[in-house]
Amino acid sequence: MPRMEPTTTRAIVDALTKAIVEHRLQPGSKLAEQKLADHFGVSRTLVRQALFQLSQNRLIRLEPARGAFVAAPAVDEARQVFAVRRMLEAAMTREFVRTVTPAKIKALKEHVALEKSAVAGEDVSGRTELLGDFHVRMAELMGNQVLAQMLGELISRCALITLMYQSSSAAEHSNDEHADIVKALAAKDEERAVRLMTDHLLNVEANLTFDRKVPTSDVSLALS
Amino acid sequence: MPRMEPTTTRAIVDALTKAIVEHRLQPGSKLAEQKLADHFGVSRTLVRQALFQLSQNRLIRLEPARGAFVAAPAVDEARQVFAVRRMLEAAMTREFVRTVTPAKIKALKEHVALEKSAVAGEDVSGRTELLGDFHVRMAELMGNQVLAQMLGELISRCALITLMYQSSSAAEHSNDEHADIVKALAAKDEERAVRLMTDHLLNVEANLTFDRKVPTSDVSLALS
DNA sequence: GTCGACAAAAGTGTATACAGATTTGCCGTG
DNA sequence: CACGGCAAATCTGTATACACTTTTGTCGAC
Repeated sequence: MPRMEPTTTRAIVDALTKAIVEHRLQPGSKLAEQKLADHFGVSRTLVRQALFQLSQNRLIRLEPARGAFVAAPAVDEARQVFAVRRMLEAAMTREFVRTVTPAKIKALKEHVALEKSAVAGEDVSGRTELLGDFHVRMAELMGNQVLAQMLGELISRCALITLMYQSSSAAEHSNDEHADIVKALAAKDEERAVRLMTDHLLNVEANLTFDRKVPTSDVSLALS
Repeated sequence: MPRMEPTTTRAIVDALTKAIVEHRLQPGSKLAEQKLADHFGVSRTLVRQALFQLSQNRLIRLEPARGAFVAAPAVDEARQVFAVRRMLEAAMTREFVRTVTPAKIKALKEHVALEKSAVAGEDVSGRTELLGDFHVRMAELMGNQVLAQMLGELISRCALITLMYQSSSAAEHSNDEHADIVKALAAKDEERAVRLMTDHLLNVEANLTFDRKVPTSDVSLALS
């Protein structure tokens, strides 16, 4: 894939993110700067910037004088992320009910419809992204950009795990639960909405199985 | 200050962070790469890395082809940060009560004692840091590193504002409120602890006044 | 006297070069 | 045959060089 018009650092970050999140790059793989530079047809400078950015997103680990390696989020870390999400999103849901408007409900319904068609399709990566975006969308609709960004970080932080271990049926289930949450929000049923959201997050976490292994390893191959 | 043994990028980040947070660098100031490179006695490469890192921490804004500028967090943004903190910390406090142990209470009490002596002193920067660390400490004691890191980000994100506009008396007040919160935690009074925490955060936010101006501007001078 | 265009200066974006550390492969030794 | 050490190759960390963009300053036209 040596063809990239926006040859900016962002393009490299996106390409690597996609490759990591889709597990074309196995956790633990080394990402050598020169190899990546050759692959993308740019200098190591841009690759280094991209790697640094990815390390901030916790998608890779940067070991001093050793190099960059695809991260393998520990099970504990994933559980901690979900614990934080439950705290944050329960409170968010509560606030949402108080400031709900027909327009916001409409926006959420449209998003759920988008999800529905994506869940039916084959694009696993896109599907997971949309399912995550539901939560970010809620934060945005509340007008709190900080909350939205923070949730986005949390969600992408274990996108790796979610994407790897979430079955197609689990995705459908998530979509259904989103629809139920929107209904409760529309009815301004605060307690029910909060409970549904909490249960939803517990379900997503429970449906993850943390004990598989995958093949693949060659960098250039995985990115091609 | 051209003397730095650990001439790593981290040292530059820390120096700039301190300068920004202590308002020796005025919001809006331009941070030219070559000037900083000369000042620290390193190449632009390291300065660029540091600036990128600072932009991720929202302490500076990075405008394409224009340069780096000290951020001036909007009032709205500060309010959003506090809204998120209230969501997160109310839930955290609730969880804390459920898993409280004498050792954890002891650790918090020791921290509050540290604060007390700092509040009496002159080091405004150190004082604010300790007051913020109380909340991070709680997260750490719960064993949730992700939560701790996230809170740390939120707190440092408006350290700028907090530090600038928090009076000495407000700092004392915060210290007292921390002590009260610890008491409620020790008594396992969940509702009271949560309420105290929420009120505390509302107080901190309310005591900030968002409408002053400060002098200073020269980069090299501010860093010297 | 003000406005606009053009040229010089300054600054960022990217590539390349070089030094030091780490890894790899080989060979000799036990 | 396994192990340990040494040397070559590889790779990261930092500095420097160059192209292109933005800014600034000046000069001429209205």
